[in-house]
Amino acid sequence: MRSEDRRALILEAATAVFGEHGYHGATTDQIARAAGVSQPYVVRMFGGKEAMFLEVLDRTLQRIIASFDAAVEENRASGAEGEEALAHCIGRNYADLLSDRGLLLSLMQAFMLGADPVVGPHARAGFLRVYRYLREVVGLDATAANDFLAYGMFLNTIVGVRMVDDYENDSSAREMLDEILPTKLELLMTDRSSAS
Amino acid sequence: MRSEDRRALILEAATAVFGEHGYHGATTDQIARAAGVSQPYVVRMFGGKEAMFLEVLDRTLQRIIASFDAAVEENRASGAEGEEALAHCIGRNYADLLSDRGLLLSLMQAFMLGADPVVGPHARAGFLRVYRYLREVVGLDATAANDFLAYGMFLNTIVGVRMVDDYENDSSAREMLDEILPTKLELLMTDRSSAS
DNA sequence: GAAAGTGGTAATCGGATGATTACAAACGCG
DNA sequence: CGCGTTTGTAATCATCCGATTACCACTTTC
Repeated sequence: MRSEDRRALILEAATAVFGEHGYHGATTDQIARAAGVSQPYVVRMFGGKEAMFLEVLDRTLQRIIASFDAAVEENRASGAEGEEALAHCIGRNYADLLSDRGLLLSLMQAFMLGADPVVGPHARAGFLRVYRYLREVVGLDATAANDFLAYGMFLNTIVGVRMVDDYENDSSAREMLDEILPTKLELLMTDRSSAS
Repeated sequence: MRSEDRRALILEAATAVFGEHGYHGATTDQIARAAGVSQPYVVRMFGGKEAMFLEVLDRTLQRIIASFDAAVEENRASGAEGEEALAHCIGRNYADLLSDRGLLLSLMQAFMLGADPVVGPHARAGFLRVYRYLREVVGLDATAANDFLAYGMFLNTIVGVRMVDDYENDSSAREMLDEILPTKLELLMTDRSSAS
């Protein structure tokens, strides 16, 4: 297989593993196993665990921005008016990203590493990149942008804590999830277990 | 010193260290050093790193609920009416918790460990405990409770990513922080650096 | 004032893990 | 074919870290 394709496979696997276990909790061996290659290979290909995590972060942000771009285009084509409709359209696409195993979780894990001297600045830059997109491209004001981000961080946290695991057995969890994601629940109910 | 007091000291140190580096990123030695004791001592006192983290999680939730209780009392004494005023009062007290080094961050770190077979269920239970408090004690409806939690998760994330580190140099970061925390910024500007 | 309990530490162990080295198999190409 | 380059792996290393053991100092109790 071409190295380029392997790289994409490994990045995808790394996104899932980092999302599940966090940066420190994930091992290069888990990632390698998930990608179907040997552990030394992933280390050599990316130059180290840290560099690999930064690439995962970059790729995640690119995907999010791309998803936002698609939503902007979709909204424009549908002829809707106003920033609010656009924000909701972007929110729906964001929720779709939840089904991309680990994508938003690895991002969230990065956000919690602000104290790291290398990851921290990258994570902040990524966060601000999204914020500026909402402000400048989408045209939201500061309040609306923060509301949007707050909802996004809430979703990420709900996924991170695996609240869906309690959907069946806990009425509060059910109420909360039904309220948050009335139409998107099936995205989270897909098998998120294991891949130990 | 009495073992009971040592325990409290260590839990406080552990909260800060876990908050900064995450569960896997934090080492028992860092915690011991921060508490001024030896590494074997903290391990023996709590029975292991995992058990210690669970105690940190419990203590954090107790503090949050206590802060909410205080806000409810304060709001009742001030004679204000309506759930909205109460929610804002609680929000202010929640923001005050941000100055408790690592308190909300260690909670957030726990929330990102939903995949962990031991920590995950505890984290979910804690999250739902807060949710039920908002619903049953404060009297918010499901939508208002979620809005409140969303804002809280947003604050936690902003602190986790150390957005204040960019306050001076990045106009977007400044705009965002000024919008989110118009009166509470000084809480975050206190020295959150190092304690490597 | 010994014996028993309490509050600690130094030394060390064993496993996990990121990284390195050395090597092998396939492929492109003159 | 022959040879270099690419794509990979097996084996191993070195370090970190959680846990264990063994021990020490002090206090309480009888």
